[in-house]
Amino acid sequence: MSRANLDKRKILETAGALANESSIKKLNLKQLAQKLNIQPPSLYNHVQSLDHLRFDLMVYGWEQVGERIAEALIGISGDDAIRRACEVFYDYAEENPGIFEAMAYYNRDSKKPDGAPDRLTDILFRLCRARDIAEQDAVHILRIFRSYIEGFALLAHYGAFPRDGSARESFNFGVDFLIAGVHQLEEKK
Amino acid sequence: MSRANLDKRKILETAGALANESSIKKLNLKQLAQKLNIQPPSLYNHVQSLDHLRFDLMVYGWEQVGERIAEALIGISGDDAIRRACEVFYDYAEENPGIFEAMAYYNRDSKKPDGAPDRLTDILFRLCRARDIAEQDAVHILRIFRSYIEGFALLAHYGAFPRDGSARESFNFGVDFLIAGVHQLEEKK
DNA sequence: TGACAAAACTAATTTGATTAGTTATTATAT
DNA sequence: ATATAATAACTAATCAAATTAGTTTTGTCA
Repeated sequence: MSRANLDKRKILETAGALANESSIKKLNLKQLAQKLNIQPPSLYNHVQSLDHLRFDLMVYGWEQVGERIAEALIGISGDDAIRRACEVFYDYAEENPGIFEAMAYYNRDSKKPDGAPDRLTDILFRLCRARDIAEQDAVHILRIFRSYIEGFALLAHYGAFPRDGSARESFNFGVDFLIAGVHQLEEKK
Repeated sequence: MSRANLDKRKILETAGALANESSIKKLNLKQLAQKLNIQPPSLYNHVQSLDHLRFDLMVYGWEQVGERIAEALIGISGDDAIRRACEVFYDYAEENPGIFEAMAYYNRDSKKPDGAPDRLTDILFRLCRARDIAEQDAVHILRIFRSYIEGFALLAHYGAFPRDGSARESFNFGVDFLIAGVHQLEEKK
């Protein structure tokens, strides 16, 4: 029999890889078990259900993105920080299409484990506070940024834009758009 | 036996209603057949597969939205037209969460039937052309608007924002943001 | 009215998730 | 070291749902 020495991490990594190779909806336990060299039912020692696994993958994705952004922002501030954060998110979505799908599809109202609240949100919030923006406006801005970024990544993922690099240009263009809006709010004060 | 007098339309309407009641991923042939008073296998006289049905529902949704927007824009122009178009889309997504999910999840690169290209895109494009915006910039703007609108609707759908009406405020706020950006582009010329 | 196509049916197959029940492995505590 | 408990694997069985096969009914139209 010989144990496979699995932990949640390894399972999520493997499931994530599988999801990235095909898609979140094609992710299945048979394949996953195969990749891990165990039988499908054995997965239930680690995972509640397939659906729950997809959910876990969503949480995992947000954690990863949060880490990457936090790391990328060291030593950067102001507009550059916003640009960089957006860029890192976009890169992550592009590199991990399956995980990104999970992030886009699964309810985020259902709370994530306490350790990892929405780090991305948190970071963007701080960037707003570092400026002179009313709390109320910051909430709006945050929602707008998140919507734009995730929406763009989703459309790009599903091939709504040509894959000739012009999409990336549009994306940055839009980020600057929004940043300009942020500046306008500052001036208003 | 007695025929049920079904057509694609009726099936899509019923499937759409079911999807709206639960979600696109919970949509299933058993329930659908039940609602239509036929046996599940009989559905295959009208539909290629469950997955294809979801895809059809996506196309159906875009058609509906296109119609509604076209209708809503009669006699309106300029910024108001943009605002109205965005509003109508948002309303549709809110009223038809299941169909909207299909619209958000399914590949749009796979072409839609010739009769109904992306009408929404088409309309927004014309709104740009009515202004003095370079073709190239219009492409960017379009992508940005689409990303924002769909992204926002998606996040709202999954409960990322509180349901107290403030989300709607944020949405409109963002639309004005983007419209301001459009104006900036005009001035640049 | 008779034949053909469409649309329904029932029965069977397939696939994949999940559950039940069992056994081997590892860790822990005497 | 060894007994015991917990964990993680296994096989076999169940269940649900989509799909396929093969048949019958119904409506249309020559």
